[in-house]
Amino acid sequence: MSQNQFHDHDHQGCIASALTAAEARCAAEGLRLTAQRKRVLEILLEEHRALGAYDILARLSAEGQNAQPPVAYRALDFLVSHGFAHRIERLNAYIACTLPNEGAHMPAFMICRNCDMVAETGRPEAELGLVSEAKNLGFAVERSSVELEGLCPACREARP
Amino acid sequence: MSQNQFHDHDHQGCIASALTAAEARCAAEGLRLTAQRKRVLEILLEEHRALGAYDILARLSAEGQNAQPPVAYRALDFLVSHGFAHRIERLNAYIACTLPNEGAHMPAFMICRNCDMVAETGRPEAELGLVSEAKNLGFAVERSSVELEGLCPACREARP
DNA sequence: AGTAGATATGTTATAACATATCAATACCGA
DNA sequence: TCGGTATTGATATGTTATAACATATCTACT
Repeated sequence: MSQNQFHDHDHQGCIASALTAAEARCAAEGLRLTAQRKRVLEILLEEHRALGAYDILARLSAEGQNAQPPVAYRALDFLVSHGFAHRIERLNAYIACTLPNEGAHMPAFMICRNCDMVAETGRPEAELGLVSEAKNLGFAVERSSVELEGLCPACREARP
Repeated sequence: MSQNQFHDHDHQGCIASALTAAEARCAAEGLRLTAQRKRVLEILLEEHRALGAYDILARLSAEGQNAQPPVAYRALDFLVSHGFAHRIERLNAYIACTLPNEGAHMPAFMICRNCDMVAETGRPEAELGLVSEAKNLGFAVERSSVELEGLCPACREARP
């Protein structure tokens, strides 16, 4: 990986390309990226942090919409179930997928305990090791959640 | 691993040895395995499933204690922070450690979506892969949560 | 034994996260 | 345009977790 969320990047472009990719895939697969779903995805894309459902509701309300919990959870369910976003179990929060071109994948997340930044990474061989180990025990893996907590590069330098 | 929770085993012995191990380690390290903490650990040990804090409260209440939420959370915090139990993020629930002799470890869990059984396993090389990959990105891993969801052997056979 | 400091427990209230339910509306293919 | 399906609106409620403060218990030291 030559670039990731830990480093400076073209965030506007990063947002735009993720949105475009989502629109394209929805069109291709007959999914309906409705205004609400799109807006929630945009909100998630605005930061490389995980947002709680109620954070999203607060933003929607600030825009004049009187949004109740189901509004956020429905949009998030759609985004998560189609891979446009991921749920971070450790934080009970949600983040836009930053690898939308990889199709269905088993992501791993690095969560900074200091600044709350979340970075997504693929899992080349590690994934295979885990899944095959489970298989040896007779367990059929269908989904996985891999979350690493620690200090991101910036926070490591700030408080060494 | 020659034996694990997926298979028949001496569960009474499994409980007893885990309790003994916990008592021994607390004695050795000057930790206080108080009556409440011990009772919560026993409750967790009774099953190879994850129990929510409120499940534990219900059991304590059934025993006559009028237990309020902090009672369960404090005991669980103690058990988790010293490695006698683990938190299953995906389920917002807790399970006794089944590898108490391995000291501090980065466990992986297999969660059956059908029967809710949870099995813990070590992570030979997979763990190393993940941690070193994070390191390459400048991220210092301190804790990890690896949870695999799928079907356990028994449930695979029952509904093939 | 007496006391100070630390650790653990009791208790109330509330924050934070998530879903059930049902009615109303929008979309879309036949 | 009819009728089914998907989506949204709205209210209520369920579930998980912590804040805050008072009290009790343990430990070490005098």
